[in-house]
Parts: sequence; C-alpha cells; structure tokens
Amino acid sequence: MSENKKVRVRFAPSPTGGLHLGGVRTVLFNYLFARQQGGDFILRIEDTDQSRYVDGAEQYIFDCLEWCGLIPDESAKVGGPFAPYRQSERKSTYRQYAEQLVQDGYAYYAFDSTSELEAQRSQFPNFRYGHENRHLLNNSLNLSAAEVASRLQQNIPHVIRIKIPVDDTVTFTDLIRGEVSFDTNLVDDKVLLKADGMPTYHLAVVVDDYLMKISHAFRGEEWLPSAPIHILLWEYLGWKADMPKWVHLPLILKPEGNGKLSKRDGDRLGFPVYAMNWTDPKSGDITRGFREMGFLPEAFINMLALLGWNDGTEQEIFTMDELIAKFSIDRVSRSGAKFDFEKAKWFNHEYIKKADTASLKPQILSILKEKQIEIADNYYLDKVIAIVKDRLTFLQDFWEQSSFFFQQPVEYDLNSVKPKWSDVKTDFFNSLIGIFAGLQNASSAELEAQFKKLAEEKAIKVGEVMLPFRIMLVGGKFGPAVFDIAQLIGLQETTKRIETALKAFTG
RNA sequence: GGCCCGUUCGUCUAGGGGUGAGGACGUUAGAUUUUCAUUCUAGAAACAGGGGUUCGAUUCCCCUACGGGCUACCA
Repeated sequence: MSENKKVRVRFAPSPTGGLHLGGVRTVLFNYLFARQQGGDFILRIEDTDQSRYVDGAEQYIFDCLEWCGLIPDESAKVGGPFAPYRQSERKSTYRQYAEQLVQDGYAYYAFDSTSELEAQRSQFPNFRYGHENRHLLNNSLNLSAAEVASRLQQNIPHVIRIKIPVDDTVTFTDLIRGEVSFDTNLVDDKVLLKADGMPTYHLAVVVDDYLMKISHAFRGEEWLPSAPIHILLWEYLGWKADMPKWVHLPLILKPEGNGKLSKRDGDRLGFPVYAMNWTDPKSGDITRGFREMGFLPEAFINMLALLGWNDGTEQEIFTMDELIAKFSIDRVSRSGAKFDFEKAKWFNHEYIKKADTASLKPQILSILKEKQIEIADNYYLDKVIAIVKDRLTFLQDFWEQSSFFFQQPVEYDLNSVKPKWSDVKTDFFNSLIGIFAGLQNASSAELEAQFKKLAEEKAIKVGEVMLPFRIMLVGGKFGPAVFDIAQLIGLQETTKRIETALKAFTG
C-alpha cells in the first residue's frame, strides 16, 4: 500500500433532487481534509440510474457548492486529468471490468427477469441471490458455455452479478469506526452491470475511485453494509494495494422521533433541509433552502462542521481556515446527530452580529428592492444596518426590524397608548415639535436631554411619554433606542411622524 | 426477520479507571435596555440496564434493552 500517495477525495452525488444537509456536510469534510492535506477535491456525478435522473439537479449541485464556498478542483464543469467526471459519459469503461470479473470467475451473467426475481422474493421471505440458491437460478453458473454464448449473442437481457465467496469474512478498517467485519455468507450477489449496460453504484464507485486515484472515500454510514462488496471488488480487480481508506460518516437524524432527516421533516417542522431552494421540474414545487431562508454561508458551514465533529476545545465558532487547519477524521463522532434548528439559528445570529455592514449590504439591498425602497443615501443605510444587525437571526428579519427607517409606520399599537392618552400628552408632543424645530444636527443624547427637560417642565413622568414617542416613530413596542431612531431619521421626519401619530392617537 | 453501526443533560457534545462529569443551544429566574432584541449573572438538567474485571467503574469486557442503517437491475 502506497502510504504516501497524494490525498484525493471525491464527493459523488446523484443528480436526483435537492442537496441535503448531510450531503453538504460530506462535501465539507472532503473539502476540509483535501485542503488540509494539500490534496485534490473531486466532484463526480453519479448518474447511472437514468430513471431517477432529474433535469437541472446537476447544475443545482454546482450552485450549492459555490454558495458554500466548497469549490471542487476537478469536476464535470472544470474538467481535470481524469475526465469525464460524469458516470453516464464513462459508461463504456465499466463493462470491460465487469467482463474481466466474469473471465476471472469472480462474477457471472444472470438472465433472471425482474418478474422471476419477484416471484422468488414472494416465495421466500428472506430471499437473497447468493451461494445458497445461485445454482438454481437462471445464470451462467448453471447454463452451458454454449448456451451462455448464444444468449449473449442474441442480446438476451442480462446483468452481471458478483460471486460472493462462501464461508469467508471480510474485514476492513474504517477510519471512524475502527475494524468492521462481515460474514460473506450473508452478503448478496449484487448486480454490478445492469441490463441497460450501466454499472450499478457498486461497480462504478470502485472503478472510478481506482481510475481517479482516490485516497480516502468519505460517505454516509448508510453505505457501511455494502462496503464488503466494494472491498471484494477492489481485491478481485487486482487493485487492493490502491484501495482508498474508508471513512463512513454518521448520519444526520430527524430532530424529533426517529430516522434519517428527510426533506419532508423540513416541510413539516418548518426548517430547510436543502442548502438552497430546489424547484422540482415536474411539479414546480419549491422546497426552501438555507440560503433563501437567510443563512449566511459561513454560518451554515460552521453549523454543519460542528454536527458530528469538534476540535476538543470549547470553541464553536470557526472560520473556514480554522476548520481546514483543525479538522481531523479521528475527532468525528461515531453516532448519528439529531439536527437542531435552534442551534443552527444561533450560529446564524452570531455570524450576522459579527459580520461587517459592507458584507451584509448586497443582500440587504435586494431585500429593500423587493419592498420597493430606493436607497439614495448609502451612509444612512450603513447606519441602519449597524443599528439593527444584532437583532437579526436571519437576513430576512431585516425588514421587520427596520422598515420604520424607510417609511412611516403603517399602523400603530393604539391599545398601548390610547387608553392612557390625555391632553397633557398632546400638549407635550406639540411643545416637543416646537423644540425640535429649533434644533439641528442634534445627537441622540441631546435629543434625549431635551425630551427629559420638557417632560420635567410639563410635570410629566418621562416614562409616560417615552412609550408613546416610540410608537409614534416605530408603530409598536420594539426596535432600537428611540432617540437613536429619531436622530437617524432626522428631526424633520420625526416631527412629521409625531404629527401624523397625534391625529391617530387623539382621533 | 437477518446483518452491521451506535448509546453522556431535551439537543449537539467534552471527558475518561478515583472529576463538584465541563461547554454550547434551548429552558427558568434576575439585572441592564423607561420598548423589544442583544448583553450580563445565576439555576434546573445527563453517564440506558444487568453482570463481570478492579481496592475503585460513567470510562475496560460480556449480555440485554433501545435507537439507527442496510437488506433493488436506487444511489
């Protein structure tokens, strides 16, 4: 085994729909490991199942990776020394290896039709195509050489199956789980090459990982049970010395109840499961993604990295560079992790708080554009972002938290003011307007001082007029410090709002 | 059913033969914010069970239970 061979890892999705959280985490771990080891990160499209192929899914995967900042070094998009990177375009290369396995006695042709297999399965509850029954079935192990040749000649539909050995044990080391063993008597003679000439996943991964010189194979734990097939294949093909190290990642589970996290859970529980919005080309249904929900990619990545990995310290916020430096396979946990959306929100909140206004601006501008707000003064917008940033869990919260900086309140929380309203208060605010008229470029502290002074003169408790003032400017009981708001929107606008609100309060 | 993997607060996890079992999210209470959020302080909250091994097990071994995955000409 060439211990020092160059690190080359791959993410190998099938283009069948949205890109799941767990998928992105697998990409992330691949990417971190490759960057840290000075290796290559490859994206290979596993589109061997034509019936499941979904238009647009491949482009979508590229878009997701780009949003996350996890750009592959080699892919169907940028090419590379081992092109093509789409399995459907590599179709011709698989057959020869399957034939070679048949030649060497490690695989065989099987002519059983789908309905024949179904019949077997319904007759025998635990039917398994394997050593116990392969000599009774319709395959080249039982048919004469002449018969097999003739069927092949006539193009009679057939598959190639691996011939799993009897009474043997396949043992291998998984970098996360340690040593894992399987009794070969319990492993099926899986199909390697389908009737349509396409390889199944089992053949395709092994062939491509070998051809693409993959050094470490990261994949979800759901693949663990089929690992013995792949290991046998590496052996039978004569490539055992080049077999990658196996890294089976723990699964991401539903937050409540049992099972693997699925798109449906997101719909049901109200959080995204896909990285970005996914539109089903057939139904037109849109499944919401983390990006559109208002997640910052850095927060999304950070959250994912900590789902099943930690550096052993109490640090939770990591930049991509820190993750690259600190990632290690042996600190990945063995057990599945239930996805906690609350924690995901916390990460996002932290990232928005520490983000500088400039980096938030492009997205804020597009939110404002949706609301038909034209921004004439960039400086003003910067101030607004700076003042409300800390209150945002999602970028989408921006409008809700700051609309009053761009327009007069649409409605007032009258229940909080009207019952306690009095002429004294009306008088107070009218006087306030007068005072503001004489001021210019006042700081918020100055406004506050004037406000309090007036209250004292009018013998009103500051608290009595504070809340009404806020509601006049904002519409409700929320938002940043009132005088900061007044100062920012300007005295003229403040006065205007007092006047409008006064009518609403006294009407 | 069979096989494989797993099991520390509600959740993500640290730890590891002798610990007050640590942190974070969430949660509760209080302070600050004359609003709300932020922030701060404090609190509640966990080693699945049973056998071993050991002077001593949450930690090592075995069994059980529970959870998960796989069991397609899908990946």
